[in-house]
Amino acid sequence: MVVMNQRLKEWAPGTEVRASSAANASSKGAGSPSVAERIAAELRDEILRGRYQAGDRLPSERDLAEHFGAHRGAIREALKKLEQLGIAEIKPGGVRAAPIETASLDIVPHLIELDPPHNAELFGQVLEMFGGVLSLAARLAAERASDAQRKEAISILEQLMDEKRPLAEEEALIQTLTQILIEASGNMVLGLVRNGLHSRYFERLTQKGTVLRPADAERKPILRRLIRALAESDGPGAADATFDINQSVRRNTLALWKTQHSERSNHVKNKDKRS
Amino acid sequence: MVVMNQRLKEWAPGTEVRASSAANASSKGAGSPSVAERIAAELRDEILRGRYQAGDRLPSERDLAEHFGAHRGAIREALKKLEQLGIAEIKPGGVRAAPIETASLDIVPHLIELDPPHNAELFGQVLEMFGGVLSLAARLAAERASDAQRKEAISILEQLMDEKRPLAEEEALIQTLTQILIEASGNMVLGLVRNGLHSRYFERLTQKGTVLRPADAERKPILRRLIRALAESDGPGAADATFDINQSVRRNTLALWKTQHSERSNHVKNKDKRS
DNA sequence: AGACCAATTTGGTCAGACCAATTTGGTTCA
DNA sequence: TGAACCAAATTGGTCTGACCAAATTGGTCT
Repeated sequence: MVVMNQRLKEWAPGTEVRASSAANASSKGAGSPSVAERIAAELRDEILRGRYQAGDRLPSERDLAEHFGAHRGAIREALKKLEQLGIAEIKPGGVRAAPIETASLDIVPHLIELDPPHNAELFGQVLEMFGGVLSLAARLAAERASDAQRKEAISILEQLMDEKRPLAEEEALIQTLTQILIEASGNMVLGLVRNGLHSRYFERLTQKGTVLRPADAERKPILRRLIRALAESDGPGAADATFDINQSVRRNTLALWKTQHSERSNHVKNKDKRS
Repeated sequence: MVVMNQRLKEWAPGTEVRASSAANASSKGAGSPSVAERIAAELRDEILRGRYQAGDRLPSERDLAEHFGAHRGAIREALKKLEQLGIAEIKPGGVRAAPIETASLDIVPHLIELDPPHNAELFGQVLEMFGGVLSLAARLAAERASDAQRKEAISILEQLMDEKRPLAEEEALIQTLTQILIEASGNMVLGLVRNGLHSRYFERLTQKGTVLRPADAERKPILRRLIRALAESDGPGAADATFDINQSVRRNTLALWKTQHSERSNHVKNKDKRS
């Protein structure tokens, strides 16, 4: 039947693979994204944008190939990527969109970059989760860290108490600190989760001025709490302190983020998405 | 040069794709795993087993194709999967193994199934992380849950205080509870992380008798703490209570797990599994 | 209606080939 | 001796075209 062609015609968000697109190249640093990657990015955004509800059938690989002007093999790789992202279920009989609930953590940055109105909230959720991870790391680290690790962590914390420092440098210090805490926690899974949250996209986002730092006012006392907890192997104390720190960081960062993104949200100059 | 062939010859863990293997089919429920999936599983295990250290070059796609007796396309899909898992970096010039630190959370179950001696510890780490996630969820839920959610969560907790109940049913209750807490937390990322930790592999593992439950002795008082915290919107209290619960669960589960896996670690039979 | 069967569609895989970027190894030059 | 350099071999990325098995679909028979 031609019902599928019908659908194809009514489809057409971007015919023939374009070289535009702002963010893709999944995990690779630079280099021009391959055809498959661009197609994957486009389809991913389509799904995340809600074009295909959970359970909906995507066009067949052959139709997609024709639509994008690419070989089925490339389409196949793209779909494979979507499947890994957990937003598409591909099996004999057809490819279907999957519910967001079953998706991978990796979709979050894409989601954020997609829908400015919801940006702030989702970003805040990531920071919240991040805080939870760090809090747990701090708790475990306080209980299990070696003397050397404890010493190093405290040293960094003391450096951080100095407010006059280049942001980039501060960012690096925090980075190191979290790494030490996670290492000291002796929990590899913790590190993996942290990696999942701290994707390359977020590096780009945060290092663009939106540094993760607590408000200057509450800075010293709150950091001192962590230092004490670490020094005294006070797990719950370290967890509490870290949680509070991250709460402060989150509020601070979110405020910054919002001001940064409220300016340029006047005209959404996308092709035409009046969904 | 033939140096590559040399390496290929010295390689040979399993020539020609076999149909054995105990655990694969990544995210799909059942169905015979495809060729690409089997190859991916084999290569994945090779990497996780340490055959290829971080930075090491894997054989070229062509060599792999010849080795596995499969088409390069299939190899390609397999490698793509490894890349998504974060254990291989594939780029023009060659495929290389990636450090475990940059891997995805999805490798954890595979790692556990791979190396019995280290099973317990890693499994414990997962439970620990899981506890952290739930603790955060409980905290946020206590602060943000709607009346209905609060009520439902408490209801389930009260049911859980009854010790005489089929394990499967109890498992289901816990499942529901965590879902409610996460929903009530209003943090989608939290749910995604939880999904990442609670893979299908773990379902299989836990539902085989290794149920996640606290020791009977500490059961009631600890659960009561959570109920109170939830009722009073006491975030930190809920976090603490949940953390303690999970600590108990972890100890309990880990003990069970160890006894279960110490028995059958005499002969590791691959081919036939008489469940 | 409902069970049932056959044609079509769809994903899975294979075969063979070309291109561009990277590696690699030898060569030239300082 | 070593650093810069260039060309050939290697490798991933993609394409054309095709076949198979499983799933879907649609019509038929009861």
